[in-house]
Amino acid sequence: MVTEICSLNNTETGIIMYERKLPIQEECGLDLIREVVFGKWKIHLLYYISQGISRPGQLQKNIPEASRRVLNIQLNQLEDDELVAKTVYNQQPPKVEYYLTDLGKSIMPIINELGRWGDTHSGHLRRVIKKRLILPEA
Amino acid sequence: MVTEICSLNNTETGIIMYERKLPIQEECGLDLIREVVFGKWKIHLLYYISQGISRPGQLQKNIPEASRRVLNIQLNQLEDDELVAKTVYNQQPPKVEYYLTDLGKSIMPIINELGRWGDTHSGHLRRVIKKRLILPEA
DNA sequence: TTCAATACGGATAAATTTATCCCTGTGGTT
DNA sequence: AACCACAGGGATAAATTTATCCGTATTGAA
Repeated sequence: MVTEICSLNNTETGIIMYERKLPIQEECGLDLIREVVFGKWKIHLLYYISQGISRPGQLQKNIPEASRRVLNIQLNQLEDDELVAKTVYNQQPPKVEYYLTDLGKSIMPIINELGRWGDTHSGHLRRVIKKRLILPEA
Repeated sequence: MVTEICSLNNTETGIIMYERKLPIQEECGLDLIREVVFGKWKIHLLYYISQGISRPGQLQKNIPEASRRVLNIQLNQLEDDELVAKTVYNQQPPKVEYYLTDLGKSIMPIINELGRWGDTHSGHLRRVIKKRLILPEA
């Protein structure tokens, strides 16, 4: 639910605004959680980080369908939202390690349940997803 | 994760294909659940339906930020994925009632937890979401 | 010297998702 | 007759999200 900040709008106050057209919904808990975890790879990233896979390169190996660039963007968003944080080792070659914040840890039980639910119902879910691709005529 | 079927591609076999460019990920439970519940209003719809708010008009009153059209689309997707089903009363004016399928019911405990998590951390979440809009210069 | 490994991100294109506009139909009410 | 309520969806525009391409930088190894 977050795009990269690519267009900025400098105002006279020295404040830079993100140019978003539609308001972000933040009425209820469901709105809020959507904002921070409904990204294509976010729950995967949180899961792998919770499993101790902490370095960007390792994360990418575990999510080969996504490019490094995209993972970086989503990692930055998770960091902005304070679900994860990272340690940057000041060395060459660079070394970075992500870890869950307390807030990030607190959501893992639910993400794990989501994953289990998906696994439990994988037969059904794959079937309905297949139907999206090939439909009976009309 | 699903668009409306607006462009169809009729093949010689009489099969109609949805023209999707990128493959749908369905490796693990997290992929699968994302496909069926990561829509802007889906968890809200499931929640309200689980609360007995079953008619389209009532759902729209409870989610005024979304248009009826958009809710219809997402309801259709939830129906396609068999998380909800509906009863169409054959009368005038029309009356329709949605209800959760067994599969839909089985996911509600997790969605309720998501909502509670969002409520519990609403202060934090609103704060980080605000930061997306106004940033310190540079 | 050239290449691999490490990590990061600008610019832009592509794809998908969401929103808007407007129309269909029936029966009851004003 | 004109309008309301009900529910639904086609066509298309807009917005957002995701992907691709390519560039930065440093150290060590072949």
